[in-house]
Amino acid sequence: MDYTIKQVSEKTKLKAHVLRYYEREGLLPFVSRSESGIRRYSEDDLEWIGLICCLKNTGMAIKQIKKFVELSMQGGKTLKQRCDMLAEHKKDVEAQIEKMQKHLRKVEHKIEYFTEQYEKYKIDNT
Amino acid sequence: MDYTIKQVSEKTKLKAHVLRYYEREGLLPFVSRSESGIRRYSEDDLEWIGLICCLKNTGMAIKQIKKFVELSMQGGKTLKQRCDMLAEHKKDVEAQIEKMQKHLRKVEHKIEYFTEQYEKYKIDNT
DNA sequence: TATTGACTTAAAGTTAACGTTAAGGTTTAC
DNA sequence: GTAAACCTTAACGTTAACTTTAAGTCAATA
Repeated sequence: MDYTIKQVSEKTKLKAHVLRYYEREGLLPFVSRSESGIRRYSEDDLEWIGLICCLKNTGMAIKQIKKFVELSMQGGKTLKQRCDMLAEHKKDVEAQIEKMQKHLRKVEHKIEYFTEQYEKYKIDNT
Repeated sequence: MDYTIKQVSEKTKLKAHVLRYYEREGLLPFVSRSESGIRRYSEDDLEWIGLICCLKNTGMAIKQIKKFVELSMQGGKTLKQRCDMLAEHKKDVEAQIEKMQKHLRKVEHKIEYFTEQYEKYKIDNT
């Protein structure tokens, strides 16, 4: 049960040209082809794409993801290295979330302040 | 007590050329100049830059920030509009954080899985 | 059989947000 | 008073991550 690029595009919300671009960039070296050269994505490939999207959406650069994929292709001997990479990334994501939350509080304060000001403004202008 | 571009650069961690770039893009229309045309940043300006960085670091595009600044320059009559803009942005930031947290859990699961695999691998290869 | 539509590659274009360079004016420290 | 350390504008360059275009192959459908 393989999928065409279009089906994968629909499942992953990644445009077909983006899937090809990722492949060119070395993010999807495992995707196989039919006799006529057409891409055939397996269930496993979809799992992989899921992880790649997760890493990308948390700010990992494509080059870094490529490194991770390359390590994975080398089998068990790189498990420790991959673990370390993900642990590093985890820290990074946690830091991002904290920063975001801090910024969020600032935005919330501003909203409160502007709301107050707006109430005053309405009274002064009636 | 005004600041030079360099001092502001140090305080805000924004390079001087970035401050000039932001000004060109309409993010800092309030910054005044000395007689000889040198930028003089007030304490208030620093406050403003703080908010701008907050919005930028939470993913608001420079064009959007410019809109917000322009509204602010028009005074009290735009308070409601600004409130609405920030409320929209707040939602956006909250969504970003949630997404990040979801992705973080996936990364954590992968780390757990790889750690297990690594333990097995070590046993098989001794 | 012809045309529609999905697939292919290579390569050039786009966008946001800077970053760098050139060419020159001004202020401050010794 | 002069050299270093600032400042200015204008314009071109860079990077990441796509996006589009051009030119063509292949398979199924009317």
